[in-house]
Amino acid sequence: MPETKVKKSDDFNEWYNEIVELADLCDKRYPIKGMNVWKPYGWKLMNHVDQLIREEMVITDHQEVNFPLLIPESSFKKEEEHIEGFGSEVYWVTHAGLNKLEEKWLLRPTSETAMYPVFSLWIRSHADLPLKTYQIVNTFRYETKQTRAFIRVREIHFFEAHTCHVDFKDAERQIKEDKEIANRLFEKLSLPFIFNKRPDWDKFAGAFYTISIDVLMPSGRTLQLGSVHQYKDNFAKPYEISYETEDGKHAYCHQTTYGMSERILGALVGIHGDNKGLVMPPKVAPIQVVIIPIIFKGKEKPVLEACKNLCKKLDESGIKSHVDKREITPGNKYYDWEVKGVPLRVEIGPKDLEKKEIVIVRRDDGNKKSVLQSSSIKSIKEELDKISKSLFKNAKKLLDENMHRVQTIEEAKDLKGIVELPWCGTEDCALEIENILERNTLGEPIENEKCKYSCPVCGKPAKTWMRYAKTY
RNA sequence: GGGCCCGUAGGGUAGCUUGGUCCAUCCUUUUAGCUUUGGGAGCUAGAGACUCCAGUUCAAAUCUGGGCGGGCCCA
Repeated sequence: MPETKVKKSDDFNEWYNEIVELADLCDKRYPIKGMNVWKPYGWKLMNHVDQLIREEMVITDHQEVNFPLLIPESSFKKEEEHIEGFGSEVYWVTHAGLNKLEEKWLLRPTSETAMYPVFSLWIRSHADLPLKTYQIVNTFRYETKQTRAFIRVREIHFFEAHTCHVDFKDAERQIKEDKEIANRLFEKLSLPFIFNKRPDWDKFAGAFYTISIDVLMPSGRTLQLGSVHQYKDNFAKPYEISYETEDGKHAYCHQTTYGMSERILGALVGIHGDNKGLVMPPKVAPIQVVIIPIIFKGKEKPVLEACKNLCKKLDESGIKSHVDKREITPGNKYYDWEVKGVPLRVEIGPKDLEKKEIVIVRRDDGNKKSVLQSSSIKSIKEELDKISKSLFKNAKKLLDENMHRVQTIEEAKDLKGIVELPWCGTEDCALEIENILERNTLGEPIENEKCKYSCPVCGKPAKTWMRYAKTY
C-alpha cells in the first residue's frame, strides 16, 4: 500500500503540505509568497464548493454581483476602525503606466469600502430594502505570518455576502438566516463546526459583533471557515447609506456580511484526508464514481461496453462518473483516484460480466463488495450516502472528543483542542488565560449560555463560558 | 514580531564538513518502440538539475554576505 511519507497522525502539518501537492490541488511554486496556482483538480473542487454556496444564495434570495478589484484610498478611509484593522495588510497601487497616481488605489482586502459608496447610490427608499448581494472574487491581504496552502494565503478566493436592512431587527433576521445557511452547507460537506461570538477586542474591524464558524483540524488547532458580521449602522453612517421611510423620514441602513474562503477546501483536505490521499464527500467530489475497466487481451470490447453503459446510467441519475480508459495497469489507476479522493470506485472485468455483477470499493474505509448489475445504481446511491454520513460521524467524533468544559486553568492545561472556561466578561481575564494556556480566545457560545461558576482569574461570578484553542 | 532549519532535473535525493576526482549519484518522472493489464509489470534507446546577485579563490554545487522562495517552533 503506498502512502504518504509523513503520516497524518505523526505530523499533521507536514502531511498536509504533502497531500495538497500529491492530489494536484495547487502548485506552490509560484514565485510570490502566499500566492499559489490553482491546478485543474483543485479548482474544480473549489468551484464545486462555490456552487453549493451559490445554491444557498439562490434559495435565500441573494443576488450575485461583481465589484472592481481596486478601491480608491478615499473610499477606504471613510470608516476609521476598518482602516485600523486592515491598514497594515493592504497592497497599494501607486502608479499607472509611467504616471504616479494622484490618489493611490488599493487591492480589496474585503469589499465593504468598494461596495458601500455604490450602495449609497442604489438605495433610495425602504422599497429597495432589504438589499441582499454577494460575490465570489479574489481579495488580497499582505499576511506577514507563515503562509499555508488554502489556510493562510495572500490572494484569497473569497465569498462575501453583503446585505442592507431597514433596521437592526431585520439585520438580526439576516444573521439568523446566515446561521441556517451554515448548517445546511457544512452538513453537505460533512464538516461539523461550532459558532463562536468573538470577543469585542477581536471582532471584525468596524463590526458591532462578529460570529465565527470554526472547525477543529486533526492537529488540535481550530480553523475559522467563515464569519458573520452584524454592522449595525457603523458603515451606513460614514458611507451615507440611507433611505426614505414609509412616513417620509430618512434613516440609516443596518448591514450584515457573511464571509467564507478556500479555507473550506483546507478543512475538507485536513479533516477527511488520510495517508492515501484526499477523501471527498460525495456532494463536492467532481467525480463521484470512477469506473475502471479490467481489460484482458481479446476481451476489451464487452468490458468497455459495460463501463460505458454504467457511466451513462449514472449520468442519467445525476451521479458524476468517469470511465478511466488510459492504457496503464488498473493498480495505477486505483492509486491515482485514491489520492484524488473519489468516493467510490467501480471495477468491471470479464469475471464480473459472467456473473452479471460489478465490484464497488469505498474510498473512506476501503470496503469492497460485488453487487448485481441490475441494481447497480441503487447500490451506488446507497454507498455514496453512507460515505457522507460516515465522514460526518468521524469528524464529529474528533470535535466532540476534543472539546472540554472545565472550571480551572489547571485542568485546562493538558487538554487538547478546544477548552471552555468560565468567563467574567473582562478582556484582562481572557488575555491572562490566553497567556497561561498559550491559546487564543475563540469566543463564547452564541446560545448565551449561563455559567454558574466563577472566573478562574479574578474569582468574580462568570457571565458565560469562553472558548480557547490554538488556531491557524 | 522573535528564533531555528532549508534551496541540486517535473517530484524525492547523494555530493557540501576538508573547494579540484562532478560536462554531478540514485529513485521516480518523461519520450519512442515492443510487450502487458483483478493493487504502482518488463526490456531497449533517448530527455531532464546545482535558487538569484555579489564576494573570496588559479579554481565554487561546496566558503562568505545579501535578495527571493520554502519549512518548523515561539509570541
